Amino acid sequence: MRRPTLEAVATRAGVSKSTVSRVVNGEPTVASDIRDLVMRAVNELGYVPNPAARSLVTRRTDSIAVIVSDPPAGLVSDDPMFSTVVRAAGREFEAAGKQVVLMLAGSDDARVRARQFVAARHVDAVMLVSMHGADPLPAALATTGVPLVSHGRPAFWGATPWVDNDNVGGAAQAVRHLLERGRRRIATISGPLDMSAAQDRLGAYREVLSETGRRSIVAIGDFTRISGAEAMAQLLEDDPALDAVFAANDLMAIGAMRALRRAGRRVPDDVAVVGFDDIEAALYTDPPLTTVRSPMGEQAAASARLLLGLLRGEDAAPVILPTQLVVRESS
Amino acid sequence: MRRPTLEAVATRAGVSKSTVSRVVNGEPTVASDIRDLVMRAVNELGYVPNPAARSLVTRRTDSIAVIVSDPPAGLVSDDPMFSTVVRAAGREFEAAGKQVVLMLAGSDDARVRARQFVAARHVDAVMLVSMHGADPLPAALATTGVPLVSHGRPAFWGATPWVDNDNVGGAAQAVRHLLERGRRRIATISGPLDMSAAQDRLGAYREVLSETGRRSIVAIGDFTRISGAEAMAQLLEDDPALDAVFAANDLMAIGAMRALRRAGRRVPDDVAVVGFDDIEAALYTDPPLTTVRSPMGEQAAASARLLLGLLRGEDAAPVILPTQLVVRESS
DNA sequence: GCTGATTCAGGGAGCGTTCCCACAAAACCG
DNA sequence: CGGTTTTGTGGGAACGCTCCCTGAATCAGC
Repeated sequence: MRRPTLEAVATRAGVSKSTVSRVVNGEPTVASDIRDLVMRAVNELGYVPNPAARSLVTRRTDSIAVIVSDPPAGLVSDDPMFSTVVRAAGREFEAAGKQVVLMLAGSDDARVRARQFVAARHVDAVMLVSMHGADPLPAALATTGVPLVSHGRPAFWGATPWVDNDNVGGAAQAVRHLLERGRRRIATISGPLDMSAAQDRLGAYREVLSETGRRSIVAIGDFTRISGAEAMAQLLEDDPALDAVFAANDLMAIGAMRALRRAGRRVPDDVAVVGFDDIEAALYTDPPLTTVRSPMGEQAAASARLLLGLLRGEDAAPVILPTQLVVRESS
Repeated sequence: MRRPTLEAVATRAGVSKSTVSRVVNGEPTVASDIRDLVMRAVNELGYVPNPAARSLVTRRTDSIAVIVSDPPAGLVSDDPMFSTVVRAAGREFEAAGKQVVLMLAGSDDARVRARQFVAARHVDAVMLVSMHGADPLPAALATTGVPLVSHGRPAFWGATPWVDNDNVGGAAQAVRHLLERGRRRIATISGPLDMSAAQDRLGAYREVLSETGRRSIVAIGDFTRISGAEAMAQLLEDDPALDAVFAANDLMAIGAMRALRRAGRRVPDDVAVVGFDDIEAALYTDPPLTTVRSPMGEQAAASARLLLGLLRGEDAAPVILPTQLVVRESS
């Protein structure tokens, strides 16, 4: 009960393997009557090419690894991101006829396996998502010689191209907006400082404040909702008179709003809140969250396209996508 | 600059290909000194087996397709689910040494490609996620003879095993809870009726109400937040005196709470709200949402394990996981 | 010491493709 | 109309691995 092979189709159609191969691969150098003959045989037998055999000789697999640094457990900080990014990239790859192999590089063990997997040329290319600064994976993958792009600028990128959104510009916009609204004691909740997005957003916050001679008030979170609430509580303790907070992502902003309410502060009357990312949930908070829209889906799609270009032999330079302030009622 | 092959390792170690193959595959019938010799050669050359060549002869690929019915665009209803489910299943598969190939079966085109892909035996097995009732994919995949499980009970499942949570029991619990709280006019916001989860939840709602001689008040949503708000507005128009609503998932419940607030109703004073799923966001609504916890991650992990069992030749029966009412402040 | 069983390494066929090369037939050209 | 190019088809050698089979060496038993 073996599946039909090229040979079987050839016999059935009364032609050679070579001809069938040409037809199946859509080569134009086949007479149209023979092509029809072959196509009929293909359909009658239900022939489907064996990808293993094909990739053995072509050295292509037509599949691409999407490696997501997945925290061991519990930590679901980038949930909205995971879905948006994986879907957007997946759509782009599928449209190009590439299969998506998803790898969750959570544990060290998984990281080793991922590297092995890529080294074995099980995939033609790799898209890296949300690596922390200390992550050795980008460097390890670079040595395999497999085309590689990063969704988000990695801490050390060498020759790896990446696509990121304008974290610096977006954060600066957010802080300036708070200043324009007349806020004077503006705190920030930063993301983990081993991630470049967190660094950039914090840096821009500091930059804008120091330009205007104001003092930074900083707490560090880890991009989760809970950490946002904890950081907010800390900030209130550090400076009870603060009148605004810029959270480095929306999840932390949502946590912060919750902590503010619990502390009896009104948003935005007592404390204005601005987030970053514009995830769907930002629309549904009370009050709706002012935030910086980072086009995560587009960023992922752009990363995917960059990688596909690389595979076609084009060369790739880093891309920075613009962000945009979305003013709602929390500020 | 070709990567080293078995042959190269064999030459280097001064043994035959067969022996190297045995060592690489961990067969015990190799003298330990020879094994060491081979291992040294493997490490020196950086040898990694070619998976295409291997799978050509073994007829295994050690990879598993996770096919998610991805709506063409915009519709991101199952966002929290996507992340949780894909991650949980992914972890399970990776722990078993299987690769995860993610396919988004959004368009018809993508569905055809998915079927082709599976028919080509590019994967050893398939896990299906969140298919709508009318979806022809489960049936199409069943004909390929590839082991298959469904995360969630499909509309027509034939011999396909599945894992689901106890939608009927959970919904009944939710409605009884509202009755116990003294609510008398209990409406529901159902999910799309081509999904079995929506059917079950609606059915249980009707069942419990009719047992107690009460009338059903139904609006249909599509499991998105927006549709929940719209359905709620509709319900308020239909029956302004309603005092409770059971939404078939949390996203719609969140939308409903928003619509209620906009209509000037207090939750839970005027209208009690209960959701379903217990996504993370349910904790952060105002007031926090009473809901039915459905263990989505566990369900996905169970589906994955069921599939892995199938691959080991065990047989698989459908599994139903218990749900649990989580009472918070919205009811 | 001889036979028969056991252990372990090597040889080589085959997995299902692609793609280079050879070659026949048709088309073109002066 | 002979020679040269073009067009279309077939033959068959890889690709890198697994696994069956053969056979040499070691061991056990009497």
